[in-house]
This record gives sequence, C-alpha cells and structure tokens, in this order.
Amino acid sequence: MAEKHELRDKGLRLTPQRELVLAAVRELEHATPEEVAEKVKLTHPGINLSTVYRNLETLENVGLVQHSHLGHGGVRYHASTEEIHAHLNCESCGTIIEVPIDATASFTQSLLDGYGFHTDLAHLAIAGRCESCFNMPEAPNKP
Amino acid sequence: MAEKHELRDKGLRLTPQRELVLAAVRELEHATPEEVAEKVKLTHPGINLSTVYRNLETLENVGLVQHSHLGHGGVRYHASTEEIHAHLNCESCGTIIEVPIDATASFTQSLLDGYGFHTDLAHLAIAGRCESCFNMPEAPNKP
DNA sequence: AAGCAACTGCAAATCTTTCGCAATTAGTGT
DNA sequence: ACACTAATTGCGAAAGATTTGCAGTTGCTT
Repeated sequence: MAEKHELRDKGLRLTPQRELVLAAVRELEHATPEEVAEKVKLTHPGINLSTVYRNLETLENVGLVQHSHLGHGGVRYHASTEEIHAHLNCESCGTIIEVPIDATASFTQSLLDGYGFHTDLAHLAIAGRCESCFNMPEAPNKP
Repeated sequence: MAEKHELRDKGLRLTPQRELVLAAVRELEHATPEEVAEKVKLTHPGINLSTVYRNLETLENVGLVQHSHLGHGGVRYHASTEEIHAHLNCESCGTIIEVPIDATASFTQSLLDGYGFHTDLAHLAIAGRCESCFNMPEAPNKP
C-alpha cells in the first residue's frame, strides 16, 4: 500500500491508528464513525473512539475522506478516491444506491438556473424507497 | 381553529400542550424541536421539552406533521398540509430554499426508471451553496 | 361525579460527538 | 543510535440532543 506516502504528502504523521482508520473507511464504504472504530479494533483493539473521530476529521481536512448525511442513521464516511456519486438511501431497508453524478447533471443544472443554487449531491443522501420496499407498503424491511 | 376536531379525529386527546405544539409547527415552518418548545413557552411557559418531543412524534404518527433532515443542523418539523416541496440547504449560511416538487419531477422520474428508486425529496434536504455564498469561496457566511 | 387510560413533568439515562490535559510517539536534525 | 519538539493518542469528563421510567395529573367516556 502506498498509504505511507499519501499521508506524509499531506503533512500528516504516519501512525498505526491513522493508517487503520483510512484503510477502514476505504474498505467499509459509507461507514459510521462507530463502524470504523469497530473495524480498526480488530487489528488494534486499544484504539480510542475519540481518536477515530479526530482522524476522520483530519483525513477529511486533507481531502482523503468525505462524509455524507445518509438520513436517520447519522454521518457516514467514504474515501475521496471513490467515484463521486449521489446516494439514494432507502428509508425502509437502509440500502444505499450509488448514482454517478452525471446522471444528476441536468437536475443540478436546473437548480442552478432556477434558484442560483450550486448543488452538492454527494453530501446529502436522497431519501426514498427502493423497489422491493416500495412494493410492500406497510411492512418495511428494517435491517 | 378547527384543531380540536383534527386531533380528536385522529384518536388523540386534546391537551393545551398538544394544540400549542401543532400550532407552533404550523407557524414556524422547518422548526427544530427546540424552536417549537421556545414558541410554545411563550404562551405555556411550563411545558417540558420531552413533552414537545413526544408530541412531535405523536403528531407525526397520525400524519399531521412531518420531519426532514436539513443537513448539519439536525431534524426539523413542518406541517403536513404545507405544499410538498424539496429543500435546498446552503451549507455556508444555512438558508433554505424551497422548490416545488414539480420542478424535480423529471429528475425523480429518471431515478425511478434507472434505479427503481421511489424518491421522497421532501424528507432530506439537498446540500449545496446559495448564489451569494458560492461567490465568496473561502469566507462562508456562518449564520 | 367517577374511573381509567392517556398525557405531562421531572429527573435520570442514552447516545453521539467534542474537549482538556497529560503521556506517548513520529519525524527531524545530530 | 540519540535527543528534541510538536503532533498525536488515550482517557475521562463535558456537551448537546433525544429517550425513558415513573409518579402525579387530566381529558374523555359513562
């Protein structure tokens, strides 16, 4: 892994905790800080939750990770290198569907034209229901 | 006000607190539970914050109010009778721009066609930056 | 007017995220 | 290899938001 250089190049120190947090974000995709901590604990049980929070913030500041708000479940982090995408978040089963940002281009353009609004669809999920949950009206698939 | 019947018709008891919470949500539009409590306290100073939370939940269960996630600032409630609309939430200054749902119809249709996703744009705000914040790159207007 | 379940107020519990501070450690220069 | 300094960590406490248990109150039905 080229992580060592990635982190140093950003002016960050290379600590085991930091490497593991970054690796966890990359592997998990859309993970909550709690989930990242769980993952890191597998190989580094002593890590403190506040260290995870601080590293997520630090890594976000240098642009290596980003967070999104995916609805009820709080904040989630993903690696910046992932293709930029919007998130469709099923409110019933929690499934996240990723949509390439070009598929949203005409919509965001219309918001710019109509409201002068510069949309950042990557940051907040779009709520709704996926096909299968939509078809069982009153029996949501709680995960 | 026809509130009395509205509430009873839903099988709810008519308490001053409940009436005031509903009235506050209707007047405030996009209010946080905290803001609703403030409003109610003007006429009913003794109301407890947990009563506000409980009533918001109850009123949501019977469909009289709904909540949305408008970005970093937490949950906000609005009356169900309001025109359905999407929210554009400026991440710099916090301004909320309301967009009639028809303006989003072709976008949501394309998500349905492409991903089988039934979009509920009213529930989660769309993040971005409003015109004026967009024009001052590194000096966000924190409210 | 009486009874009961719904509702409220209060205090404490949870949950998530942040902060202060002292101890540790990575990266630099010697 | 060794020492130095600032960044980073762990830990405990704090803060903010929301929930819960419980006992007392109150709306609604009879």
